[in-house]
Amino acid sequence: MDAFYASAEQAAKPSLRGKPVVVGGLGTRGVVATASYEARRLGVHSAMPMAQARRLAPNAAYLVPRFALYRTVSDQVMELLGRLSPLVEPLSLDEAFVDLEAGGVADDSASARLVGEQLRTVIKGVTGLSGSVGLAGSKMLAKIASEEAKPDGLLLIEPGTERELLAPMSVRTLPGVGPATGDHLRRAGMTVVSHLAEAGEAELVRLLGKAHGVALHRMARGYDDRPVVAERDAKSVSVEDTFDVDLHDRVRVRTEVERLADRCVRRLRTAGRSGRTVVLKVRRYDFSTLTRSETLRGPTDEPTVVREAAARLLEAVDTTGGVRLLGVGVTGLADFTQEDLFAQAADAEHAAEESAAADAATTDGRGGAPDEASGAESRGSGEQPALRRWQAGHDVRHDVHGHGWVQGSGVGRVTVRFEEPWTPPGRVRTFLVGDPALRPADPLPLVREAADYSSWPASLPKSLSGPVPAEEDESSP
DNA sequence: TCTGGGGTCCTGATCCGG
DNA sequence: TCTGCCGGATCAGGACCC
Repeated sequence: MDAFYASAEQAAKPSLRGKPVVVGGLGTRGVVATASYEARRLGVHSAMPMAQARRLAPNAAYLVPRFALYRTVSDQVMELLGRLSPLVEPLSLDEAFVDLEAGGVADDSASARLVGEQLRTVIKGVTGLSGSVGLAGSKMLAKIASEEAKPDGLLLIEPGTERELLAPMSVRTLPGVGPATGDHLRRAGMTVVSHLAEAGEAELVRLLGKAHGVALHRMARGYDDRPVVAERDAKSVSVEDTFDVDLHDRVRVRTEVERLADRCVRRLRTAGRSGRTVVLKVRRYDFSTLTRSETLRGPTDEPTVVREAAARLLEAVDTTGGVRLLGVGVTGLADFTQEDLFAQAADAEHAAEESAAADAATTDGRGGAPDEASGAESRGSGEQPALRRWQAGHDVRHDVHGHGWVQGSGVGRVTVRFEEPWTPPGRVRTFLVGDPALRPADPLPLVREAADYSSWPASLPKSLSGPVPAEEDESSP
């Protein structure tokens, strides 16, 4: 999907279409998750500090991510992909590999291209959003093709043209080459893919180590035989928080670690897993990051056990100077737990304490919300709960004015724009934050009446000569 | 200027047992 | 009994991805 979060927000909010939109954490230490193409033209890009984005694009709309909405759209897209093949490998909410051959829907370039074009049409019809398709004989090349195809395009790499196509591209194009490896290679005089192919495997292994060197040399020559893997079990579960202001109080640090441990266990239990190794992560005031881990005798999903292990690990960490981020994670996952009678006894003992902690965790009024929803929440800033209810970009309903979204809030007031995905840009009104007529609302679907693609792609083999009938899309700008 | 959150994989050091 | 070697487990850190 193209600029996924930002595109979804533009589809949901007609007044933002064609305007720069930036989605990310809005706290003082937030970063950009996704920038719309309009914002990218102003120099805003993913992972950029929000403060820098605001300087570059002061007039852009700044919104908090709404994962519930993105997940709904993602599920729709993944369902469509599942119709093409049993082998679908999601990479994230907005990207996936599909093995078309395994699905029997394409066996040559022409049929693959047809499926790709139809898929783009169907995704647009069902979700209202545009997606790009990369078609090639391997995952690496398909990924490169889809990047080249963005936005709103399709690119097919013909078999036999791979090496020639890759040769002049930057080494950074290859998956696994980030800033550090890119620098490393540049210092060795290698800037484009052909340099890697010419350097030879031995030289790359010498520079980058065995695994990375071998893999990179193969990819530089266009070889990539990694299969599309449909189901992958998670190998770790973790949660972390960056604080608006560094933590100095040791007691507060300890409290936060326990809170994170509880959140981590909740995630673990929701996934029906347990874990054997507990990991504590601490980022200090100077951005230096360290991890400490402890492996238990058997896998656990007991809050007390994880909390106490994390607390023990914290004992060994020097936090003088301040703590910027804390995280707690569990690895060595299993589908079972070892009966730990001691832990159960201890748990019963601490039951009262635990429920008190749970109460404290709900004081922001959203304690029951999914964990990821709290990702962009600001912490330690002393923000009022009443303001947190009205986060920029979130949907609301007003008894008189109907459905809208929060444009901003502050000094006891909240500004709302009343519009829906299928209406023209709406009007703005301001209310007191405590106005009883105004309530949080669920996101609306992005298209009012999705075209009927329920039989797609059953007609595919017979329709090689004609595309799927396209419906008029009301929600397009 | 000032750097999120949730993951995966790899490497090297160290320890331990056979 | 001592020594060397080897492999597996554990731990910490780094790079990368979206």
